[in-house]
Amino acid sequence: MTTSILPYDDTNPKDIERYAKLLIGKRFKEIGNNAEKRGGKGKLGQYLEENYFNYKLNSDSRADFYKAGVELKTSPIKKISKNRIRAKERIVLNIINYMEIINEKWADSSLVKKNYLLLLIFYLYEEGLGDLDYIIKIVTLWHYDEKDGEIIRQDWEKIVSKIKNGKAHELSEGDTLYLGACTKGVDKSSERNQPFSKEKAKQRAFCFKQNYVNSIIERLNDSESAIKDISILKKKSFEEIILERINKYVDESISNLHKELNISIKPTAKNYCAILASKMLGLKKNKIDEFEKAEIEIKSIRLKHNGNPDQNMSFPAFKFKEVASEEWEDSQLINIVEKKYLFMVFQYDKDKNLYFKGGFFWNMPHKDILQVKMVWFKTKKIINEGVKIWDAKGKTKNNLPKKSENRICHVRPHTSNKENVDILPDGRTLTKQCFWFNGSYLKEQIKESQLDNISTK
DNA sequence: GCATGATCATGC
DNA sequence: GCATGATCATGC
Repeated sequence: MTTSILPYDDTNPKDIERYAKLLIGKRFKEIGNNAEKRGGKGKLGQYLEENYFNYKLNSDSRADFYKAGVELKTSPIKKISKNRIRAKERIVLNIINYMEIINEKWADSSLVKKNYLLLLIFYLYEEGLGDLDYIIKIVTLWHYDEKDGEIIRQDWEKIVSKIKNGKAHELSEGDTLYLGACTKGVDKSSERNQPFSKEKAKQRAFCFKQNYVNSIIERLNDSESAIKDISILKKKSFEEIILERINKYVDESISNLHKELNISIKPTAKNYCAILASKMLGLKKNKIDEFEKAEIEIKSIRLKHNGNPDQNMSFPAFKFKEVASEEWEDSQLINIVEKKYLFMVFQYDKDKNLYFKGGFFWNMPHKDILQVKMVWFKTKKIINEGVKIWDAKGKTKNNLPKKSENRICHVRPHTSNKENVDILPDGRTLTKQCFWFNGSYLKEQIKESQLDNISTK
């Protein structure tokens, strides 16, 4: 018996989930402190149990976290395009014991007992990587809803009645809808006796079929379509429809909007703007399906009461070595400037109250992209020739392109603190940097948009 | 009041 | 514990 105290409450499903969610974004090999790192097919769940959850393995009929009734399932997903993922495999539940299952009732069956509440951990499968290099992407507690539960129950009954009819050897995954009986173990030795026939039957396990797993993943995805009725798309463009709905809220204070739209999230949250837009569109979920597909990014611009942007606009930090060696056509920056945006504009009044001033779709004009390319090229040249770095009054100065050098964009630090550095090609380090859109450039773009209610006083 | 270096807050 | 959207702080 181990006496060590677990870093989570193993009697409480929510706390197990909380602890498990800390895994998101990590590779298996970065998890735990066990010197002996081993993976292997089908072993990643075990790996987490030993290295992260610190409980003893069991293959008995109890759930993994039996005190909380939670069963751990670790399963791969794969990318099928930039923003779409799919299940790579079915999720295998418990082995079907042909001899015993015929005496079970659904409600207290071994299937329900062990798999009532699952802790699903999905990792991203990537070809060419070792098992321990995969990154964990989705962690959630999950239980089938009532309707699915009925179909799963019917599937279970179907499988059991086939066994009762002496046809365990004829079981097939195609017999059922969501819950399948998949083969488990490949060789002859895995064949088993069945109660009502002399015929040996392949060992099988209950599983959630791959497409059912897909539907689980889809439902975890919190995006919702903004346009439910296709017919309006025949009269107006997608952008017009969206703006019409959003711009109903122009000139409302954000405190009013919060009340009206029932928003409790803090304006400092990263996804604040996206949630605000979703709510304005009347959606229940937090992401807009069409925006995801079209890779439209929502960004906020806050204006001071004189109409000037409060800040420049930041983008993800770049890696010096990447900029140094990449070509413009496949650079990170070209993806930023060729993307479509929905800019949500806010303005402070003189009493520092924030008002919504409207949204507009935007993508960078071609002539401006050419200018950005020049800034990128200069950045690349400086990095390759060796960035000049010096200290002035405790601040780290450098000679990367400054705001004053270009109308559109510049390079500036972007990280949590200045110790957070990236390696330059010559081996020195410098605070992580990113490309920024100049506030003055954003002001120009707002001027050219349809927004005509911005105070300039 | 802007330019620029630095940092916060939150999510994953 | 870092990435990232957003914001702060200071000197000129």
